[in-house]
Amino acid sequence: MIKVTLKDGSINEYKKGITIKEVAESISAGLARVALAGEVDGVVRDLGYKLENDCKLNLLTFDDEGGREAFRHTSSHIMAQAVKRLYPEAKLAIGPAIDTGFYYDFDVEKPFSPEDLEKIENEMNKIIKENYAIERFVLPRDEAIKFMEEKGETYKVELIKELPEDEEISFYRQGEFVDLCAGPHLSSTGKVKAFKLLSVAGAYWRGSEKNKMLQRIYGTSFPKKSQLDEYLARLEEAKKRDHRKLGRELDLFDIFEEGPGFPFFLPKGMVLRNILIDYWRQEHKKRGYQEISTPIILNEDLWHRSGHWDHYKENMYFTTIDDANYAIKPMNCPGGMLVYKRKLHSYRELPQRIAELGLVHRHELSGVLHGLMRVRCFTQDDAHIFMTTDQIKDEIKGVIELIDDFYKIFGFKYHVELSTRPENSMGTDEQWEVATNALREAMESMGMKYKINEGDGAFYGPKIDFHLEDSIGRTWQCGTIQLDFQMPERFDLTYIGPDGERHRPVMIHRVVFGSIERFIAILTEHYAGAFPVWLSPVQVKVLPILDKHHEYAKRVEQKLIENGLRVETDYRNEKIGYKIREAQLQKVPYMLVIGDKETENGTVAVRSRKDGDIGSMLLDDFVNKIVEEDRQKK
RNA sequence: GCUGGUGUGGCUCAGGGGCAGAGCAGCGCACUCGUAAUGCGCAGGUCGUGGGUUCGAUUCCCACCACCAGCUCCA
Repeated sequence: MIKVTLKDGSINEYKKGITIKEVAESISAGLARVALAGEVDGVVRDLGYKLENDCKLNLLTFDDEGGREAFRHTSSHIMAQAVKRLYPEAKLAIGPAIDTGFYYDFDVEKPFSPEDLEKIENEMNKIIKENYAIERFVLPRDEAIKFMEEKGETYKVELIKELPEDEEISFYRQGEFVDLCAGPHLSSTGKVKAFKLLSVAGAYWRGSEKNKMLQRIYGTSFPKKSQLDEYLARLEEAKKRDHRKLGRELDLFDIFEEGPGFPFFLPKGMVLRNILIDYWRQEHKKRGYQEISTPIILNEDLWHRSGHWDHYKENMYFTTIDDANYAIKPMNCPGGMLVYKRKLHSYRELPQRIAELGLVHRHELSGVLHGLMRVRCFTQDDAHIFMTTDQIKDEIKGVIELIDDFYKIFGFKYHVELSTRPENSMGTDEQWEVATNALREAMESMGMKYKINEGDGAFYGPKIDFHLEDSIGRTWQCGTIQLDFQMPERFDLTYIGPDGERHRPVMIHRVVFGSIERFIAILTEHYAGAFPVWLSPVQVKVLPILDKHHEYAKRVEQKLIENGLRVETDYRNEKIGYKIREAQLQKVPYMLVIGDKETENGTVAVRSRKDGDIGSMLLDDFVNKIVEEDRQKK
């Protein structure tokens, strides 16, 4: 007999060799029905896995990551089986579960078309209906290679050959289909109740553009049809929130063919942009930052000195002026260096926090451009902090607090990643270690959770990245804090210490919004275009019912303007329902309907974007209410 | 940059080798109206750009450009 400890801490005894599935059945039929896999002493296993020793067992359902993964992974195998039936010459690459579903990469002569997807879906339904048992088996390395070679699965052969020596090489069989796979999987194909294939895309073998491009099919799957429908509805909702669509509809910004990746901001978008910038300036002033502005074009020589020429040239634009070579800045730091170097600095002046809203240009590949999220020119809300070594930790903490304060205002969730030394970088290992540890210590002293992002630092130093979560659950890097020992060295920055000697300052590069453009895109999707009062380009729309109400409407408008509110009045000769509809579609937070009653009583009939008609109130009361909402950043 | 798809009035989209269509928006006129679309009329397009095939191309072919979905890369 063996002792099995369950999640709730209870210990049951079973005979040796009992399967996970049988344990689930012994607990309840309901649990056995929803169990998809089991976690045995921390390792996720198939339901058919035999328990041979005392262990901790955690039964996994679709609500657990491990359960979901098994479910989606099996879904991808079903898809691969269907593809092999329809296109026997297709070679299998890899087919993992991902957060939102699964994909499988195939090497095929002809790319899949949307009609092909339909055929594949139909075949998958057959496979699910046929309800094959899924069996695991293990082969020794040489047999495994031979097995896959015979099938002509060259990618699988390559994968097996690269597996570590001691790795068990497992396969899963369902009907006529066998795939190399670590598992775990569901016990049969019939368990996948609801799935949909979503898209086809090219994807490089092993993610390297040097390799052949394969055809990837994305799909998603759920135990219940209702869950699938819910997911698809969420995708639709995400489409509605797309900032590119909303940006045009709400006249915030636009991008033209004449300037791919170079966005134009329209009057309403500028209102939003300027509010963000005003707030940014105010908060930075409070925290001891000074602001500068450096040129967009600077002599190429500067970029040789900064290391950008060696490490960032591919992303830069160049130009010539009077036969001399110049570069368009992709970053603000070198300009900041020149400003620091103008004068000798005393240790008493440090830390120096120098901010710059700098417009940078970067040559991004045409295929990655995406509305305001990925552009070729954007405004970084940059700052460079020059400091002594013992000021590092406090300065980093200060920036972390600043970023947290900003994101909280907008109600964003975010997570933090620490990026370490990349391959093509400057400096010594020791410098990198000191810098990386400084960032780590600052975060740990604040009790922050973070993920390590190996090899993803800037070429001049490690960084802390802040990733905001948008409406679709995509994450976008916004804020970043980068610690840099290289630029001060390269530009021979110094300060005079208490000892009268020259010392080398350390530098932080940091942004809060990251890029104003991207931040506006994220805000737009986050609020689905319905910006809170303090950010709305138009806060109040005055809607007179008839032309005889225009005079009072004008007075209302004037009063709101006097109180610093952003207001528009619809004087057109249209029915009130029409005016409301339009204001509502423009997502104006408050509409004021002005008719006989209001004109007589000095009131306004308030309609909120969110709650509809909320009744009449005195004009003064309304003004106070909105001014207060604006002030509180609601 | 790579793979696939798309490109027709400001927007959303239909059409298709032989005079280019609709709805919304715009403009004009009428209606004076209380919480998401009043009615009638008018105007608006070299069918992304450049080549080619053809008696004739917006339609078929080629190249380029832009956009979309991914890949790779990133604020």
